[in-house]
Amino acid sequence: MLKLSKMTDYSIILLSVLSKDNARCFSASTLSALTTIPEPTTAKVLKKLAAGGLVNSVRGAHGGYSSIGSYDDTALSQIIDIMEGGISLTDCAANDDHHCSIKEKCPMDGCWNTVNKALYETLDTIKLSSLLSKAELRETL
Amino acid sequence: MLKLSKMTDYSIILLSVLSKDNARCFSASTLSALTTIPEPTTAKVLKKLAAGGLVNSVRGAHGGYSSIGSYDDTALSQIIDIMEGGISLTDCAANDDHHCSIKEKCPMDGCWNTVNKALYETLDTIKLSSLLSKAELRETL
DNA sequence: TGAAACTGTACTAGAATGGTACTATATAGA
DNA sequence: TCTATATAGTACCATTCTAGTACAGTTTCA
Repeated sequence: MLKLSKMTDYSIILLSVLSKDNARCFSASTLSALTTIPEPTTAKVLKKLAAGGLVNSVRGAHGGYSSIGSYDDTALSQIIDIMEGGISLTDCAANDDHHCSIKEKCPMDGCWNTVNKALYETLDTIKLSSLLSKAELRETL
Repeated sequence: MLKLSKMTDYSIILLSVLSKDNARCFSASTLSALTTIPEPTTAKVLKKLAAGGLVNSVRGAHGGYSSIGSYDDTALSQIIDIMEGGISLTDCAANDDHHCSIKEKCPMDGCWNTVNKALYETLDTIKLSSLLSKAELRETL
């Protein structure tokens, strides 16, 4: 089953909460309570998002995480890059120096990159803001 | 890392060998030798492909697996369906009766299906035959 | 200076994947 | 009809990956 990790799923949910109250600074424990995602896991996801530049982090007392403002330019592919380290349908496509046991006989050598690229292009067109607005629309129903 | 299972990778390689000699019937052990994919694994992949209708199988002495002819209409999405049971970026999107622990609070409920669909459409446009022809082109270089 | 909150590293339990083994069944040919 | 060959199906194990946890360190504010 081609699927994302739960961490990526969580990250979208957290970004959704943050973007709803743009100015506010949320602590990891507050976000955990709001989303019911386990607290240590919440912290872990937020750390990655902060490292990737998708949220602001403020240390110290009264610190926390806050939205970076607008997510109009943030594509789903970017989030996947940050949370999972990218898309790579096969090990071959992941890294050139990877030594595949059947490399000599493999007819696909290199061809997976084409498919990879197509998937990236699709995920590039899906912006985080459009997902979030759909989510909000659903809530007002 | 968003990636396919090795089984799916293997299946493309095996289909590539089969399609190169359309009429011939290969035993699983022959295909294993040709591709250097471990024999039990080769057999496992071929069984799935046969169940999915992507290869013909003949039991008994002088039996084996053979190409179904043309793969012009076989999309990558179809192979992923057969080998991995489909694409589903999150558990929520996988099955409606799945009980998510944060369902009540989840802002994305249902929205992943949109993304799923977009990926399917991309993978629908990539035909197996086009991948195979690229592979052959590469070999003649 | 102490409390609050993020940062970083390391560890554990459980699930999934890849690979293996064995038995049952079907077919061709002698 | 018997035997060799080959797929079909099921069950199993080892390794790897993921999610979740724990804890020590650092930063900031009051």
